[in-house]
Amino acid sequence: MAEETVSAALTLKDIAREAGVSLATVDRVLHNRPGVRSDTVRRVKETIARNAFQPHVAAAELARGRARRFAFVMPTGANPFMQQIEAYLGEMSAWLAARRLNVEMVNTDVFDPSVLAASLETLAGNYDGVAVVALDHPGVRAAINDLVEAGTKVVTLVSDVPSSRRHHYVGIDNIAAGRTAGALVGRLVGEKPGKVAIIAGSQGLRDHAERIFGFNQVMASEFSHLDILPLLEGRDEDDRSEQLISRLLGKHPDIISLYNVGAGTQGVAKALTEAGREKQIVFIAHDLTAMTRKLLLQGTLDVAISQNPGHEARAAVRVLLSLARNEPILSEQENIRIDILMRDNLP
Amino acid sequence: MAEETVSAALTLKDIAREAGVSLATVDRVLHNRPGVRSDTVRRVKETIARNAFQPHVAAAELARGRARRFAFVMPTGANPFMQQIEAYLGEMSAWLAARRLNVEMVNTDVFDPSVLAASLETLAGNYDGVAVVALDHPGVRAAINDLVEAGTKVVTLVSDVPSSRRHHYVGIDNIAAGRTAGALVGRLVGEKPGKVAIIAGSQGLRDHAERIFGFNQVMASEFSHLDILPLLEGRDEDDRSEQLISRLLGKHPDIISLYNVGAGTQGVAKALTEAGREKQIVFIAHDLTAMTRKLLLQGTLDVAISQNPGHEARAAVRVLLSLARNEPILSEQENIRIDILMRDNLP
DNA sequence: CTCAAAATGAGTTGCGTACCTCAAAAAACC
DNA sequence: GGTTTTTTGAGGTACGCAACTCATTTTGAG
Repeated sequence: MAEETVSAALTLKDIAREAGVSLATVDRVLHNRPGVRSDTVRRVKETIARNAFQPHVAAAELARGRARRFAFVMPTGANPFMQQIEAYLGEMSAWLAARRLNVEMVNTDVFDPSVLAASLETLAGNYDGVAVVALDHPGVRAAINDLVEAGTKVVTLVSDVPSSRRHHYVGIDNIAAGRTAGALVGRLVGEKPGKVAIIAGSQGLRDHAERIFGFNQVMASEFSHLDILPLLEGRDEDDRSEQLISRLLGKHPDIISLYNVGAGTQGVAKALTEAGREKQIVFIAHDLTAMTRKLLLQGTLDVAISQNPGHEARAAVRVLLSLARNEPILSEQENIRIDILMRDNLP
Repeated sequence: MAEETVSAALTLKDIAREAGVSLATVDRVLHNRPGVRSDTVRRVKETIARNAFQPHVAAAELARGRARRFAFVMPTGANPFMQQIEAYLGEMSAWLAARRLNVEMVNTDVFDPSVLAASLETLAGNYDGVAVVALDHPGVRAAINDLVEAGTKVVTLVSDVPSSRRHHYVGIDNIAAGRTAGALVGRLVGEKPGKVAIIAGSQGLRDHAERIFGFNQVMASEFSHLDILPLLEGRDEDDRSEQLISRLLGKHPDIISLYNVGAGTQGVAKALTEAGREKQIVFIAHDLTAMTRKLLLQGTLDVAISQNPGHEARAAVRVLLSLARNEPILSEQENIRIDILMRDNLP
């Protein structure tokens, strides 16, 4: 009934004996230390592979001595999504402490490339790994590459710098997120024609631009009977978003759907309800917060498209740890999904 | 800039010194061993709490010596969802090996309560933890309770036995999944009236019954203009499902939506396309497989509601491990979400 | 063949905990 | 008071590996 036999856990000593070398040599090979002839390296590696040997992580961790230090470079200010990520890191504190991992927050103005780059430079040499909410800019790219060069493991978080040499990106594909929003708008309004409003924080933000791109892509190719209104920019602020949407609703009585690309959802919702049109208009926004949750339950918001902040926090830590240990990454586990949240599948 | 100072990793020796006792006594307290006066226990525990001391997991794991053994009791046969869970466990093998964890598959006819109960009984004493796809039946419940009594950690997987003393359930809320399906049907068909067909494997399966319950709940309360046809039972078989749906489509030209609660989605899709009505009918089914993925991309299937099998596999292992180590469980991490998958947010 | 350089062996120490034994001290009992 | 029982201390060993030293062997260059 039970398959797989219990494999007799091999140790480094067994590998050394079988390869006909000493423990010291196996250790040199395992850690890419110099002073071993290439054919000896090959022989040891073959023995390791043949036996599917894995060093015991607990023993390795214990023998290291010093604790690992990770830094999380996050935006200053009151961005709720970022605050949620920080909160989930806080919830992990016992988990981290039991593994002797030190995670430190470094709050910076990530929207100023030179400030962010300078901030990254100061971390060099002091940390085993860095997770950074990165702005895609040449200066930032260079700073990331410098960190990588210095042996620090680097993970971009939420926002990527694909052209850099960062080891991993933890976040969603924002073009796909925009496409998902478009498909939902198209499917939920049905066949009736009408106008669709779209508001973002700024087109200059990479994630917003990508979402808009994906959204327009789907609307053009599949729901061409819908009339997309010119993009509004609400700077992710509630007040400004509310004013813009209020004015727009007054001008166009035939708006049937509304897509908010960034933050400011509370303002948009307020404009909708004050116009008394929250039930007729299909409203789609991003992220799950206490506020969007309430709006979903009320029915004002129809769908929230979100990425799971807890998952991102934990994935970033796990990926940094795996990188530091030279362990393989469980890619399916660390891949962040685009969540479609409606009233009935709220977590 | 950097917050949190690097805490000077305490050890058991530090706790012993501060509490004014020996290492042996701290060890006795930590492992609930007898032979310590109650006020000494209190004093030691207070010292541990005051310093927020956490034993170093790596050291603890190394000192244990023997490896942990977990058993996964899964259904025999070709259920694709279960096969995916097994596949993801296979992908973890390096991760498991590096931690000296032995995970063994035990395939059983989980639908026969006595067979399942007998199977569970044989595991007693041989495993540190058991994950089981459980049928909710008194005999099974008793077998689970016996295991718990014997000190084995027990996690129910995919299907729960809430009345048992299992330590944890890894899976989704199927009533909520059914409600989600209902809401999607209602929202996607729009305002036009029509008939809605629903087919399940069997009403006797707890998860199917729960989904049907949730589905009907939403349809009755929110989309009462839709006419729900009597439930069909396809026994999760493609051929039978295809025949039933073909006949139904012939009889009712005004079906506008179709919900498949269980397996057999391929058969249902075939009936739809052969009737040439795959574009008009909103089709919602469960689980993401190679086949449902194809149907989503084709547009035959509009939404797949799924639970992530990889997540369930990993969550079950992590929960068993945390239980075995007497570590807290990161509940937000182990909570399985109800995924709404459309063409544009396929992982 | 000689000598320097490179490669390897052999060994040690320490990481923090679990688990064990045995002796000593303290407490509880009569 | 003495005796038994309970509690505590002291210490050791082992777990598997990292990281290091130093001696020895092998290799290659001249």
